[in-house]
Amino acid sequence: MQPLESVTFEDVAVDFTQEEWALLDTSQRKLFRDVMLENISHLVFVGYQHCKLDVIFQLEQGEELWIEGRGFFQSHSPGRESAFKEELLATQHISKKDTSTIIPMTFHTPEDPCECNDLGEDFSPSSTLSQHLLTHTEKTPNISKQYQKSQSDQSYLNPHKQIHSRGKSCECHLCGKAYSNCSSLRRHEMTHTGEKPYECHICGNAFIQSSDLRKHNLTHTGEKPYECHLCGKAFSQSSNLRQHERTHTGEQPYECQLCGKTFSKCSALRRHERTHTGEKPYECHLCGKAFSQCSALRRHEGTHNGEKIMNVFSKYSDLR
DNA sequence: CCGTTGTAGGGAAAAGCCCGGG
DNA sequence: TCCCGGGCTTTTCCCTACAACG
Repeated sequence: MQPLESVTFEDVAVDFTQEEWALLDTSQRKLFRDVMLENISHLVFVGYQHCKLDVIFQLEQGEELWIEGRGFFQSHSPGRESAFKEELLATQHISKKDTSTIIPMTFHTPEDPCECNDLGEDFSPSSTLSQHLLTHTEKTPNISKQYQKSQSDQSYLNPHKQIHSRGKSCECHLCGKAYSNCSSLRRHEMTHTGEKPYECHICGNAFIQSSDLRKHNLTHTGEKPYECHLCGKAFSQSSNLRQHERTHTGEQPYECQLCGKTFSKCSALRRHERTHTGEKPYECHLCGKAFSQCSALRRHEGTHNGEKIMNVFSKYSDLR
């Protein structure tokens, strides 16, 4: 895996003009502040000790960041601005050269792929990275208190945290992950080599672990061993049952960092987050209109089908 | 009122990966 | 050391309901 070159602060700092800032709505301004604060918090984490600058204070207080006719980072006095940038860049410099004492960290925007330089692992949503960062910082993840309570053993942190823990004898030479025994390492190495020794004789799908093949086999047999004791619905995997059970308990462990709205499943949160980012990945190939949800696109495409049908009708009516 | 769109709730299926215990 | 079962996490696709809007 290629080590990620540290980006400069300018790469991630969005510097709006006052006019551009005026075009942003409240949620977009809040998003900007949150992203900047998060990026700066990463700086703090990697050893940047002089963080309580006016900029951060302004961000935290939600103050307007502009002086007439100048952008955010230019709105501070020249000396302060350059000192701010120098300190930021110095931090990046430290992170580049002193990897033994400080975990190097690059800074991410929400839309960019996120990568932890410690392992070179990728994290698609920034929230996932945030959670990953907790493996370094021991901070509490961004999930509801209710969920924290229910997960008091913090098992959701264990897998990755243990990756970084010391005293593991078997380390993957490709990604650096460490395991307490070498058979676990060998199994992990298959994720790099693509080796999948357990093959389904029905469909040919192959898996690294025998238990995964067994799990897969249930899709052929239709067997659903996990039953909801409340409504009797059955599921092929225990995790799918747990997901379902949240519809009974009302548990919503996934919380939007921007508006605080909570969701019962991760994918619902990500779908919701697109309402903040404005991301619309689903585009109609006929008219180019974009949608944030796949189903909305399909529904929209149906309106084109209606047009087509109407066109056919009008064509035949023209022939009469 | 109707058609369209934005958004969210939830179901279903599946896969990847890890851990602990036997 | 290996196998196994269980668990956690994530992804993708789908259907549907409801509200807002023109």
